[in-house]
Amino acid sequence: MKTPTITDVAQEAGVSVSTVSRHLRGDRVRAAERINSAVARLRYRPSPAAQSLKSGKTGAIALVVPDITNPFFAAVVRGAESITVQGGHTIFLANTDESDDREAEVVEDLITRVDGMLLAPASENNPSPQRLADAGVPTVLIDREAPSTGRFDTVLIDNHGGARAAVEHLLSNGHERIATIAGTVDSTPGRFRLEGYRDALAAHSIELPPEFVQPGGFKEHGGYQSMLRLLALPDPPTGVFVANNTMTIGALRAIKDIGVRIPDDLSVVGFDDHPFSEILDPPLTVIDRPMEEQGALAMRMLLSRMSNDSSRNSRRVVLDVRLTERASCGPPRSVPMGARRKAVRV
Amino acid sequence: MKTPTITDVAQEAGVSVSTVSRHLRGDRVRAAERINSAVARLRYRPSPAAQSLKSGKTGAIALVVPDITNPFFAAVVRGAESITVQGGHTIFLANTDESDDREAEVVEDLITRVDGMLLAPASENNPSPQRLADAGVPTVLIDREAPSTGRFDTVLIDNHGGARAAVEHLLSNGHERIATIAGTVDSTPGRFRLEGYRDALAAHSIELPPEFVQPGGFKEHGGYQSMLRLLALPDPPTGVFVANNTMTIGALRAIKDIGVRIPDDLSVVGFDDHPFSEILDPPLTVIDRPMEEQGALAMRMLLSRMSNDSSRNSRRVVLDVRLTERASCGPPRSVPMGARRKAVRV
DNA sequence: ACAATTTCTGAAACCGTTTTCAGGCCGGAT
DNA sequence: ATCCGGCCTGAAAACGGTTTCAGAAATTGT
Repeated sequence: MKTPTITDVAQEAGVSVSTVSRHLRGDRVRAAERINSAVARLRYRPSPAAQSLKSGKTGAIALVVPDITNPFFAAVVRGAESITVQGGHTIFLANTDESDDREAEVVEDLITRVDGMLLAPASENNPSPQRLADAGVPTVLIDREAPSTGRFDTVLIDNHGGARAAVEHLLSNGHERIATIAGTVDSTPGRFRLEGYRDALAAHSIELPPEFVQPGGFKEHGGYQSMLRLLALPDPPTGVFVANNTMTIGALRAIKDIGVRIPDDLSVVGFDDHPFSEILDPPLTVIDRPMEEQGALAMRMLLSRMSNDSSRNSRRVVLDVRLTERASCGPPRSVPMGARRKAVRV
Repeated sequence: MKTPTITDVAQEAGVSVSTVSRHLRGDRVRAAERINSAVARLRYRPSPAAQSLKSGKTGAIALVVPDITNPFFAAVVRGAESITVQGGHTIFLANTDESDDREAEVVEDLITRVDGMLLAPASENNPSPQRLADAGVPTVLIDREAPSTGRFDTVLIDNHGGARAAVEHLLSNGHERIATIAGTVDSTPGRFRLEGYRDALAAHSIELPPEFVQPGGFKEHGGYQSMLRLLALPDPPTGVFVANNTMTIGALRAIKDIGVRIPDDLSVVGFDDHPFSEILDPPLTVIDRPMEEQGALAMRMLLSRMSNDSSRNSRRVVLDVRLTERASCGPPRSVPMGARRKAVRV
């Protein structure tokens, strides 16, 4: 019942441990056959602990995400995992619940256990990337940037362009009163999506009251509250750009609760697609991005960083997003706000 | 830049390595203060590799799921992770893509790297649990049973009862022509949900043609195809129980594509809730279960199994599910099938 | 057949911890 | 003062591999 060691194999095959070790690592060895059969008979598997003690390599990669429950990060995990399969690395997964403190703990713990790390930092002013750099752990950042930007490999998406495309789409439908439900501003996606929104509006010289950007905190509840506030405005928006998937759920729930109709009363564009988007009524127009690809690419970059000269310049790649148009946007209602509110069915 | 070892700390503190080791593990030691400050100054962290080589424990737990992209498993991961935080274990996550072969590989690899495993087997006739038992790795099975049932700790939900409740609900709305889109029958949920469906019908002495159970394979595409086939039947069902969340998405897409109305033309009950269920039109009635709790409980059971006498009897716990009623079920249309099809709006 | 290579081998050192073991030092009892 | 037991301590031996080293065996060339 005890796990067999290399010594057992050596004995069984009648050679020294060194020979067994060499054979296992690929050297030519005379007793190859005998060793193979001994390995099979004993079901021997080298101890990763011993191997990594000697080699300094752990054979593991950490993947740290803020919320595994968010379909985006689930997809990232899947993408990253799909690459790892061939590479012979195993993945440590950790969840930080969007907390900087928790992330620090987790990173501190993982730092000694892995050869490299894929990290989606909870916020932008977050010390973990620096800590990883100090510890000499190859790292690639996913979807979020680090304070000392440019020093890390990073795989982002075009948040700014996506947000901009979303509001351009609303604009092209004739909307001018366009609001946004924004994410947390100390995260990369939150910051750039908000900027994209602002720049698109500025490009068309549209000025809007400050209540038109509502902080939704990237959470469903925040999306719900924000949408409620938006719809309660004396002169509410005719179009809304919601900056992520979970807030969109909340926002749609609010819309449904109040009885506003999409797109008749209000046009909506979300960020990040989801299988459900298509079966909503009406189907939701969203900014879509290659999620699994983002995870896979990050993993590839990490693997390359780990094997090649690790001092080469850091790469920052930005993946394209695209608008997938469905049916949640239409022309704005011409009726003024107050009237519209009353016209609404319950 | 090199990682400090216990020897460095010992030197820095002017004591022997043994003393440092003892202090770190909690023994009373005279030089406690000096050691602490040396540890802090050097930022020393013990090498997990060395520790596990010596102790035989790895401090890691594997969590193997068929599809991390499925919100249910994402929730399980989250639940399991939340427990682990205090326990000082780290989680290895692996995805098997519902493949027995991939699962075997993954398990084989992880077996040497972990102290225990949480496993949701891809199918019921799958050797991994047995392999884990042979290797003496404490294991708890999640959501799926193993061939040699009774020998493993398992945390299931009441699949049978849930399915039964779903069709009872349909029955109580007056439906008799109730179909199901079933999952893979060689998985525990697939098997029991199908049985629950059958038993509910049998209890009411209702006999239905075999086409009323459609194999959906638990995948979205399967759900789509199955629903298409159901609706193309000369005498189609008036109510459908869809056996999981992803198939439900496909099924609803098919319904939408064809232009059938819910619940007027067809009543639907899904299995597993989702934030989106509430904002569908109409909101979806589903069988709901405590997903995170299932993961958390499994982790607690594993931890206890790992610390307590590991030879105690195995536990098999079944969590309750409940029907959360929304608006996707109503009375059946009295109009016969052919007529109904034509009446449908496009 | 012999020397010069080349290929293969086992012993031993090492990776960073924990743990056993045999003392060393201390206070208290004699 | 001397001896005893109780704490603490450092040296050394593991844990299971890989790698260096030196030498043995096999191969080559003459």
